Amino acid sequence: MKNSLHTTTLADQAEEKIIEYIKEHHLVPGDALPNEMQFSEMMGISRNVVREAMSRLRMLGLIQSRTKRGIVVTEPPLLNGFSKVLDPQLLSINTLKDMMGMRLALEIGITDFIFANITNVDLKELDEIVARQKAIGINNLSIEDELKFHLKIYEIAGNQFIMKFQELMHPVFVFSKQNYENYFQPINRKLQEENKIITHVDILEKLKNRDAEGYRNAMRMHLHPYWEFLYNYTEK
Amino acid sequence: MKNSLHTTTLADQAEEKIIEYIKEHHLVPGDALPNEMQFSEMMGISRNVVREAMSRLRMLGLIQSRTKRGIVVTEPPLLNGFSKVLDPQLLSINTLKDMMGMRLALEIGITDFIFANITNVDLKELDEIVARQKAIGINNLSIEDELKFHLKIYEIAGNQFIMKFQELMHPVFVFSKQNYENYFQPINRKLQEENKIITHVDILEKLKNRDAEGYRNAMRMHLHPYWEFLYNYTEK
DNA sequence: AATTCCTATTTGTAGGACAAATATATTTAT
DNA sequence: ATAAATATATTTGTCCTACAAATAGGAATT
Repeated sequence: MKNSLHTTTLADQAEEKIIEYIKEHHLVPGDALPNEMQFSEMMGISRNVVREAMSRLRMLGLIQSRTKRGIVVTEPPLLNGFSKVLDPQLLSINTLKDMMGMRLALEIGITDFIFANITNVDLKELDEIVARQKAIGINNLSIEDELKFHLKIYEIAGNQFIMKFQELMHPVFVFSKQNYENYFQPINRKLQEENKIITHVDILEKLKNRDAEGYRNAMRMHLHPYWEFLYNYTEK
Repeated sequence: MKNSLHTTTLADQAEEKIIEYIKEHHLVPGDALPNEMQFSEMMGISRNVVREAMSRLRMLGLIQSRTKRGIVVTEPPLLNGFSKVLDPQLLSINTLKDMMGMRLALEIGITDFIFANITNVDLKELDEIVARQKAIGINNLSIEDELKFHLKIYEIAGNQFIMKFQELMHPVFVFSKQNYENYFQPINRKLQEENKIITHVDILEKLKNRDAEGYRNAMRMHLHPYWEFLYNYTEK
């Protein structure tokens, strides 16, 4: 039994083989795969091992299996694995920073989509969201208020994947915000002293004026504390 | 045995339980997990099923197991699952569009990072990349030339996650470009007639001038065909 | 105190068994 | 002849036992 970090188990090989099989046979969602025993015999390994591999692919959403029918390929949700792995507790500070960078890039990057898609109904909804939100401290809303506004923004962008992605990353941001509160507080205080705080109200104004460039700048400023964190925070 | 699409198998439950265990016990990378038999007894299920669950988590990179030592939590690479699932053959047209949107958003969204990080050495490298590339048809380079330029851009942005993400998405773009060539060609021809084609040379110019706004516009225009595809392509 | 050896534990793999589901074939009823 | 009910065979999901290989930790030796 090989077991070191650099050797692959039979399950790893089986997994690879099955994926390979799908690609080589140009299988598409709906197509059937050989059943467990057939793979077991094809590879000369026990059914248990094949099942481990299948179990992985099932988890990823690449396949579905049903008694008697066997195993069929399905269109996988792209983020099944990602969603299980995003525990902030397990992530290094560098990974957290990367996640933040991703969020900043996306939030600025979807600007063009937003302005291409936004309707008056959307603006009205945003109006209501902003009207209902309540301030908690400096440049800080409740997690829920913050989420509601930004989720609506993402919704307007109209990209399911980005939407899902953000949803999954959200707990990471909540964690960071709380875990590094001491770092964010003075930044926000300074912003306030310099009168540079940009709130959802300001951002919404840019949307109403259909001012994409202004929106980007406003959003950049709104997220400035994260930018600061990303570039300047170091541990201890 | 429950087996319909809406029921969970024991392996699903075991997987959930183990993840739950990690969270509830606040385990961090390096910490040990109960071994297979213990989970088996804890849950009143067979070791086989526990192994299926562990196999999944091992694939995601959440855990590592070694003989005798047992199972330890590890910091997971975030995109292990994503990488196995990104087979363009399996993705619907809408998912492909979402991926393209993601790419557009990211490529525009990292602008601020790029201008915060870029050095003269980077510019020199980009110069060389651009100098070596060769045109193939209208607004078209070889896959490799195209990749080299954009990868370097991502590298400058300095975000490992985004970098990895783009690397994984690249084959999807290659696929789309080839698969929908007929759609892209007339768009590029029209752009050429209107003299609106923006090449890597133009983009590089903006970088050299430290013109972020100009860069964003240039990149937007450079990627315009994808934008077109995203908003206007329909099947048949 | 350092080294070697031994032992017990744990994962990785194999193979057999059976229940539950269900596609397909067969029989029965209308 | 068609529809409904039944039987059959197949396949996944689960459980069990067994053993090899690795190895952590203790025991024995130098």
